[in-house]
Amino acid sequence: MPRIIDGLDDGGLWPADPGAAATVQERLAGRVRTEPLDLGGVSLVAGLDVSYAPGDTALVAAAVVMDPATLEVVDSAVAATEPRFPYVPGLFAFRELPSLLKALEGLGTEPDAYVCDGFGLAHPRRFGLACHLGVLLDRPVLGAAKSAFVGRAEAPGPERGSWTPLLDGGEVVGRSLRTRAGVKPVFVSVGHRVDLDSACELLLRLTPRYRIPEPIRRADRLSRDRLAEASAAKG
DNA sequence: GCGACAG
DNA sequence: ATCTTGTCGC
Repeated sequence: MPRIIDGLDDGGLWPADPGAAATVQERLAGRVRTEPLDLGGVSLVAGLDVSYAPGDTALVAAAVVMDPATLEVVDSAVAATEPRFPYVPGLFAFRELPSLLKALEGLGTEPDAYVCDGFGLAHPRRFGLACHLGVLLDRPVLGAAKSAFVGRAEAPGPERGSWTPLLDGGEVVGRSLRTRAGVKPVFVSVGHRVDLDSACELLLRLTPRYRIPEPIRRADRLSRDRLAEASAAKG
């Protein structure tokens, strides 16, 4: 259901080489908007993730749509493809976005916001996966990463909900957020049409029990299961 | 030059 | 990301 907005064509997702990919990011970075998101208007949230087969021989991208109030799954879709871009730190979107967009095409619903497994503005060119997806769809997107990439953050307080700024070159590019007491924090950053306060508030709503936000956990499980089924079918 | 480096 | 057993703890 969601689609790339008019004027962006293929979203610059098929660069000839890493140098061209970085140029695409620099060109599109100016389109990112940071603004408050009215959580009252968010009734459908999509979580995205990708699983890979050993040797990069196959991948499955998954999108799981949930009601943030009940955390009930209302829709989901997958896309089984092959990697067409290597994993290069800083160019993550060129590896995952084509397949994720294909999965989104299979949804029967229109999510109000998206949660990516990775970074947004906390990126060398301030244009991580969450920004790229947000700009292509022109929808609210936030990034939630499990480990650091750029910048540094002090350890947040031990209780759920406490956070510290993620700083890169004196610039606030995200937050280190404790989603659960006693576990390692998650790194939150703005992708598009959301600000850090809204992003953290939404993320905490989506993370009632485990460290990882529920939509991403579900997408991770779905993509992993589908990948296993596919490889089992082949032998 | 060397190490670090989202998934 | 993926390869991998048992094990400590709620």
